[in-house]
Amino acid sequence: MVVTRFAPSPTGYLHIGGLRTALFSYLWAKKNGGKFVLRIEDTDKARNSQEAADAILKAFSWLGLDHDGEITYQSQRDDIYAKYIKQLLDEGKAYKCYMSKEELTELRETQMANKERTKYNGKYRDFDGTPPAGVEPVIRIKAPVTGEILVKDGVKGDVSFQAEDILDDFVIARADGSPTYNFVVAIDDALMGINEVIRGDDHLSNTPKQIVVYEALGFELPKFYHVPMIHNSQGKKLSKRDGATDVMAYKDMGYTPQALLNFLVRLGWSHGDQEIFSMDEMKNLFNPQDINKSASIYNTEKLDWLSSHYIKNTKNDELAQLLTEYGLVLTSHDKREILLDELKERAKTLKDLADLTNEILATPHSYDAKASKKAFKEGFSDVLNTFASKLTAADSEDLHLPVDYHNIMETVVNEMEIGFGKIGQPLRVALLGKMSGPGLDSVMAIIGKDETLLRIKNAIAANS
RNA sequence: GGCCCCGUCGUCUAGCGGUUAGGAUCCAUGGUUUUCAUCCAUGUUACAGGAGUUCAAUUCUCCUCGGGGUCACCA
Repeated sequence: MVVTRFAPSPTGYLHIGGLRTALFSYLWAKKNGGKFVLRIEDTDKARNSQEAADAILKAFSWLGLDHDGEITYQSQRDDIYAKYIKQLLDEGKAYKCYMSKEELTELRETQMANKERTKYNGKYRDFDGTPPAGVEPVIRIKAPVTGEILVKDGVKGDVSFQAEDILDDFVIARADGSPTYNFVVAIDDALMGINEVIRGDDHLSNTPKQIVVYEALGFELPKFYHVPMIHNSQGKKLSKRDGATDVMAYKDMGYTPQALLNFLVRLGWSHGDQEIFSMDEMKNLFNPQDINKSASIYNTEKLDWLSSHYIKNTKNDELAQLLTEYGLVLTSHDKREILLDELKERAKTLKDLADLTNEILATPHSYDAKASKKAFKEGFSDVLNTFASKLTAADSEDLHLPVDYHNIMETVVNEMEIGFGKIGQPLRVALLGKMSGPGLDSVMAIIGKDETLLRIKNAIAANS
């Protein structure tokens, strides 16, 4: 069974890049009928917080990416890590190192001065003398000194490292006894049964160290997939400083999970020419083998397109439901259908849709200067008055649909022998305060006879 | 700097030795629309460079250049 994981450290909100690797892991597990588990890497007490962990979980819940089983918290596994540290010590695969921080710094400085690679010199690797007093030792693992470490990566192919280039006896437990990252990751992944690790390729160079741990402990290696980074417009790794990288900010901006997920799944992954993927399609078609090797630049143009696509293709009932999150409660059924049919074609986001709706519903209290100059020309009030009187005369029972209002407009046009623009322009500005906007017949059907009459009256009064 | 990864339109990408190098987005133009948006149509734009291998390289190899990542008692 395929078991994948997402393992964030709770130092802040869920990041767009993290979400993408999480999505990939989730999809790959689902595609294989496997499990997608969550592990919170909260060992850095100074930087971690419960709020951050909650924020991450909240984002997952908004997106509908549900994890399997209980969430693992690294902070609760100290005894497990201690056990393996002891095991390695007992087996002679790790040792206590009494080098002080000062001595280590000094070592590094001379190495740098000599233009050598900075690495631990193995001073205590085979030490059996009397340890220096007053130094709490760290635990170092005995890493291979020579030879090849091969990472068989599902995205990058075989990546070969030479031990002498990159390895030294790295620290697995600090002086205070706490274990370090590369050590616990390997243990957790192994113990949690993770057999397919999908993560950012910034971890590729950590992988040899983790392999050292796997091998020292006799664990079976998982399959690795290192996903290329998402870059900002400057071509650098996308970071929190780049703005709008908080996943929940996309909810506030009015994007749906569907649009965001569809957008992210296509960043670094593709399936032929297909652009639109339902969640089911993603689950059926995703394969980490098809992930690109190169980094991609974060650019939300396509997200906007996807978002408007999904809004246009979402049923009104569902849209109305979604809209309540943006403070818009649409009750009257027939008006709601007309309104949503009319406006969903022109909204990029749910927030747009809410704004557009509020705009139509509000009586204009001013008129765009350019628009009124163009629309409220000589004789405009005659046209509007004629329209208003016919509207007044009409039975409210006969005024429900856009076409009902359209017919009256047409009557006016025919009787007065004018072009459609002669009534359309002033009416538009009277109703909406500006030159652009949705179809007038729809607007009138939505706001109703009385409000239409009121807006016409206001416009004439203000512009005569 | 060492090590590692990457390099097709502005952007997301297809391509897996022979293609007029395809799609999407963006942009522009035209059509539809009383307006705007939608929608439809059309168009501009790409294989980083250089050597090889081959009858044939975007595709395979090497070099150069460019970009990125990583080098902790952070994760």
